[in-house]
Amino acid sequence: MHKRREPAPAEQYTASCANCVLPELCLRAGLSPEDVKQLDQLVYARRKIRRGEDLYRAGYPFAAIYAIRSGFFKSERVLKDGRHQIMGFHMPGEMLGLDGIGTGAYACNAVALELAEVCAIPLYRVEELSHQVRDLAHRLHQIMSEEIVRDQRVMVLLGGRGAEARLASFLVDISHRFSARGYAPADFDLPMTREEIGSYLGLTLETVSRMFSRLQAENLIKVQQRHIRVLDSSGLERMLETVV
Amino acid sequence: MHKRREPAPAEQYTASCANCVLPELCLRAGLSPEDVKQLDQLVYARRKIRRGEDLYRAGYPFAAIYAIRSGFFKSERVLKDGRHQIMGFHMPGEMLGLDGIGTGAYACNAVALELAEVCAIPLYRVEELSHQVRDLAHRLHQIMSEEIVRDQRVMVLLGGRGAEARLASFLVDISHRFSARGYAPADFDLPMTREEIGSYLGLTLETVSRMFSRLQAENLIKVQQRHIRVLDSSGLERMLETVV
DNA sequence: CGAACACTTGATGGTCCTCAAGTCGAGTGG
DNA sequence: CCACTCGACTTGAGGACCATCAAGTGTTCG
Repeated sequence: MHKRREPAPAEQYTASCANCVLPELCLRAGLSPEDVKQLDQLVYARRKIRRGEDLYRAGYPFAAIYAIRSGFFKSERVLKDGRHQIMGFHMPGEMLGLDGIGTGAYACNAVALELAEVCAIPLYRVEELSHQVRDLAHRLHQIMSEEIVRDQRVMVLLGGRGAEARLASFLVDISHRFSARGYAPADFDLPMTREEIGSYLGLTLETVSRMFSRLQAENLIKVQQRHIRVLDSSGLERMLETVV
Repeated sequence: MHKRREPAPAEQYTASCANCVLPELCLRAGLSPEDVKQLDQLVYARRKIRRGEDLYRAGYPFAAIYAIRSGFFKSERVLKDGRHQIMGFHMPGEMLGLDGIGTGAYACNAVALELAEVCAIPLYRVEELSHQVRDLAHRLHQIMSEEIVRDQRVMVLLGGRGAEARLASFLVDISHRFSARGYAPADFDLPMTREEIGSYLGLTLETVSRMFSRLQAENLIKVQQRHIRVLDSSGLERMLETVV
């Protein structure tokens, strides 16, 4: 049975990857139990971020990658005219900061959408530990590759699809990722505003709102402000069959 | 002085990374000369791909990453309805196949736009050689991170900008990448069709054509079919100041 | 209770897609 | 050498979709 997601989980954590409450995600996935024990060497620090605060900002020198222990993040680019555009929403178990490795400076702001906690992992430690833990290097490559594929999927959405399909795709994506984390996939609260969703999907907040209403009128979802109930998940997924 | 780009270079290559004709790109960039000598161990095979043929297809099991020695590629996703959407264009010195690491299967088709040649590099060899060549792992991480940042830049374009700015951004990007490879940045032939540009930019081929005409009318470029002359590069770049 | 904020809904207009009719250039065969 | 063809490209007309502007509702929290 799925539990409803708690917005700001007050879990007491054990400072160890082996005992991490998260399911098989993060750097740990696919590693042997002995290897997992070594992972604790990686974590330089754990850090709490309050709602609205940032973990890092675009242009800050790259210092570490971060594994999200709890809470949602958004990553947003700052355009030259001062506006922001959201590049992604990030859940517990996912990594932040990969965009900073190439240039040595982060490309995005990473902002907590609710009280959150992260594990800071200096990249050089991962690269060093990779000498001992054979599968670790590969696991990091997988994570980065998945990020590339995820971004490409967004590019497909933004490039070709109408507003309704974009929102449907967004909801299906959120639902799947909740599901993978043991949360209810069909009954959840969105941690972001309509404006943020619109920024992510290349739409205005008004259009997002209208599309929520339309999906509701089609009996695919039930909307009450930020609370979403998915009534017909296969119907939703049918909306994005042309999207892969 | 810049040389004009030859569409299908008939270079004789020395089968060695140390003697590679490409400038500081690919896995080599930033490595010491001794380390570069070791890179040859990585290259499993060199392969020629003719125009229109594919290096790999979406769904093929992940076998290797590829460094482009010569020729242009496009990478395209196949949508469920059979249409294709182009995720990127790729030049000599860039890597292909990074999207296959995460899932173990390539996510795109990689198709040569002209006669091309690649170096096939099994990922496990990179991961093994990383134990001896300290900086190699980091260099791969940089490359993957740069790919993420590049994709994000496209997302910004697709999400927020009008057709004219998208095309201007495309041209500036191509121009910069030519420049980095020693080719003329303001006088070149595009190796792709209007339709392919449109697929990449989220536009129809008609709109791409219209925007070429408009940029020409504004005296920013000169268009003759696929041959482009950049008349006012700073004017072009001014069009995307709101884009970062 | 009022203020601030997030959200919804309506009216209007601009941008880009669609459909359609050309033009241009390269390659082929008579 | 010229006609023919085919694919790539250009240009025009009309319409769909979404952005913009605007007004109003709902919720939260001091």
